[in-house]
Amino acid sequence: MLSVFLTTRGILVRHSDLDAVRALPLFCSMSQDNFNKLATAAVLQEFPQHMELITEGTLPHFLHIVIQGSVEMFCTHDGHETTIDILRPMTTFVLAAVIRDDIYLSSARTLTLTQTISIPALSVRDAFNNDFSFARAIATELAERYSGTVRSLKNEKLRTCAKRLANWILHADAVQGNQRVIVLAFGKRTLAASLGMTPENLSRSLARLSKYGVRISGRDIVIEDSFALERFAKPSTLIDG
Amino acid sequence: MLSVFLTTRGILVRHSDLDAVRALPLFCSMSQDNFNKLATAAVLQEFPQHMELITEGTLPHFLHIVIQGSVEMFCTHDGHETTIDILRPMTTFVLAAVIRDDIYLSSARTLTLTQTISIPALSVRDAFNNDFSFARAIATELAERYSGTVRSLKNEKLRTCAKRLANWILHADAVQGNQRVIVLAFGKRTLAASLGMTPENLSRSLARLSKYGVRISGRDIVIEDSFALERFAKPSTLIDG
DNA sequence: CGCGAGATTGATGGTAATCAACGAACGTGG
DNA sequence: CCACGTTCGTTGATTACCATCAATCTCGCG
Repeated sequence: MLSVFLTTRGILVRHSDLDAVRALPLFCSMSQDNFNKLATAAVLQEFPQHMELITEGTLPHFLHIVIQGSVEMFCTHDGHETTIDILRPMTTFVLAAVIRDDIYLSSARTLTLTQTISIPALSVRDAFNNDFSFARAIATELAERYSGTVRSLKNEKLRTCAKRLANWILHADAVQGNQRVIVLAFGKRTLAASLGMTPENLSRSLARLSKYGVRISGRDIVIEDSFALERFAKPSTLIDG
Repeated sequence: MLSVFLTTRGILVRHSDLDAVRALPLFCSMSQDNFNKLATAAVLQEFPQHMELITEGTLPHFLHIVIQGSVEMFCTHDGHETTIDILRPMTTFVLAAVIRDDIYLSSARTLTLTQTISIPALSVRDAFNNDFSFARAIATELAERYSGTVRSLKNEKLRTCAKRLANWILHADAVQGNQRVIVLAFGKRTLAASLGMTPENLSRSLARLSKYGVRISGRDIVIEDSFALERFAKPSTLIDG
């Protein structure tokens, strides 16, 4: 599927995008020479909504960077599906699989119209083996990712649905500037998946949070009493970062 | 607590242990010079059973390697505790925290009498910044760890207690050489924790697995019908590795 | 205006945690 | 070697949490 898009939609990367990629922690410290090698091999791709980009169990041919839109990492097993992460610009994905040169452990699909930059895995591994700064940046990035996954694991194992939701609301509010109004960037269906619950349960959990000053106003979530919500949520830097 | 042991129990590392460490993927490719620097700063420590080695939320001063015994990584939050991983020789731990130079996300305690080698975090980061091969080895190790954590997350979110147990039995049997008899290396209490369930539930889950040819014989778990067990467990290389 | 996807609400069942009690195994000291 | 006590494991009863199924509701869009 990817190769189709490579030939039909793959285009040269815009300079503005390239600058943004260059500024990422993963790429900012490597030599200009080595970055140029990656850049010339990179392609910009645009995907429609709800398109599967990669499939778990297959081998990685590219390192991807989300430039625009959003990408959902998910896994399926025995008739069940679960969301691992939702990625927004500017983040890389499948770096671990590229470095290990081993199969993907999760699939990826677009949630919206999405643009990515894809760098051939061979080029990435080549740079990894020849650019000291890049190797260090990759290690640092993977350490961050590892921490993030451990946090997710703790979030799953130590909190109930309602608490995960409460903490997600607090975190989303902080990211959006403590306006006490959260505007959803995607549907509640997707939010439910990313919080590890069913849409039905998200509805019920939101209803339960009204006891702690959470009101739903159309597409918005309003925090009326952040102290009450925090007392219930019990946010922790050791889980929420 | 650690510093007490450093002064009272910390001793020079034996050459045989050092050779074993040198042979690990993480250390085998670095220069002899840089390895020697780490080795001279390293200390061998012995800890009694059930001793907390590190506490979540504190900063890492050492990279640790389990030489003998076993170490449980666990997390606590809001009155609950969960086990993240159980480490046996020869594995390193808290590498991500050392590289990030940020707080531990989980605590560690010994399950048995345990020996570790501890390398000062400063020395590790120094080598990370000066030894290209070591930087690459760290990236590779972190990629492995990342994958392991994603697998754990999938195991938690996509399987019930009984299925996790069934797959654990199959995996443990494979590790011990397909004898169809698993001898527990630790108590069922700890096994329950590492499978993310209560001891009560482990008992009940084991009982339920008798339908699939799993028998308990004293301290051993016997697989009488591995086909039936596999049909129930549905093992997957995308989760179990 | 009416359709259809997404969201909510209700009813029900399954899974696992919790609480409580009992039984088995082990180590210790007599 | 036995008696005892402590810990660990099992079993039972109950409750909390969440998934599932089904029905209704809402809203955007043709």
